[in-house]
Amino acid sequence: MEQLINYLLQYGNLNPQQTKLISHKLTDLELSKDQYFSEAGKTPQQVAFILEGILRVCYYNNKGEEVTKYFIDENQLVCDYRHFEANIAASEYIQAVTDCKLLVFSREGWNELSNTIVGWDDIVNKIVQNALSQKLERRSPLVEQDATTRYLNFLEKFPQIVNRIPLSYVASYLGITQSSLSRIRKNISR
Amino acid sequence: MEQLINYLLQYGNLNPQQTKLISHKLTDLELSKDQYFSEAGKTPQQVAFILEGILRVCYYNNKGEEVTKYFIDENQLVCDYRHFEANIAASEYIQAVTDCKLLVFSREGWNELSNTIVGWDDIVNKIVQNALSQKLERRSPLVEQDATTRYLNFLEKFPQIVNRIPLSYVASYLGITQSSLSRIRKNISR
DNA sequence: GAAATCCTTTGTCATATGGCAAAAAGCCAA
DNA sequence: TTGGCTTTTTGCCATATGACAAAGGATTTC
Repeated sequence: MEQLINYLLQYGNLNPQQTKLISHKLTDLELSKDQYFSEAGKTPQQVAFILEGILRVCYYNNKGEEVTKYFIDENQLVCDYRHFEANIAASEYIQAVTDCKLLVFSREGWNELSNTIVGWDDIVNKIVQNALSQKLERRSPLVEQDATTRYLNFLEKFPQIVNRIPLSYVASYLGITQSSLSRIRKNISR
Repeated sequence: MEQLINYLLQYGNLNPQQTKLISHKLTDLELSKDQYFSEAGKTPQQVAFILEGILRVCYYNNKGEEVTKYFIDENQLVCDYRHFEANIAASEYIQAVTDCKLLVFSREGWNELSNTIVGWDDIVNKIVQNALSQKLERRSPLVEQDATTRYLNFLEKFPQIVNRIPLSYVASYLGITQSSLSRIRKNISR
């Protein structure tokens, strides 16, 4: 709970009354590995904060391959916010990569906060824009780098993740095959 | 002028008085090919709307190669908004790829709109979030596709651009070398 | 603890792309 | 038109990555 409040306070001020209000809208949610937080074809109904665990956003490309678009780890909000806000069906999956402990807002609770807390929307906008910028900054360099560099950068950015998730997820995130990634790891360790 | 107003109206309502106010904050700006709209190391001071022409966002990677991150064409706002808003030096260049006609807001004018027009910030937030999402959707698939597919998709998305800009820009956008792109074009045309 | 399942590594070969350099084509200015 | 500049194409070769298949390892399940 405090983790979440601290996170929000990075983006704007909230007085104790407001933080209390926020915490009343929260419920706990545990996801076990491989469970979906939200699914393509369904309208997202929740916004979550990750207390523990790793999730990933993924989809199926037109060759039917599963592609990991990004990973989201502890102390971040997770939501397909564009589709949540528009109240329309998502096109991607959000899946637990490890067992997860989340705090979730329902759509109603979330809307009430928007209507009650002055400045809430500002905070949310900042968070959304920040998250999008960050994703862009992470994805963009992938295009121009060779596979080894991508993997090394991935290691730098997610040192705590790499040993907790299947190699295939990382490979599809990096845009290479699993066997290539395996060979790359072999070369690096040498 | 009307182009810009129509663009804004997609994101929220504005009454005639408000649109008049907006238009008073605008000045014309012409950029000739290769001129910079904003530069890395300098704090962005303007937000522009593209009436005519194409710009690109680019930077130099750690190998010193110039990388085109994306293209922006007619009827869109252009600004390194993150750095504009934070009022800090940018890390990327925004450059005219063709001669351009722009409408620009100064920082002061832009802020006044924010202080005068109720709902202006909402419109801006939507635009920013939309733009970021779109960029993400364009960049993301690049990672998992082969070079030919990337080029074909690029052609689909920017059919009007490809003949107006140097091949090398497109190549760096697609994350391939110029000679590879040249060969790919040869194969396709056959 | 054995069987089944999943994940990772490895082998072999084909192919796409990069690096470098030169030639060709296109463009502009005097 | 000529000469100089930029852009694009092409050639040659090295190399990284992909495709496919099989073998090892690891982990889960009963």
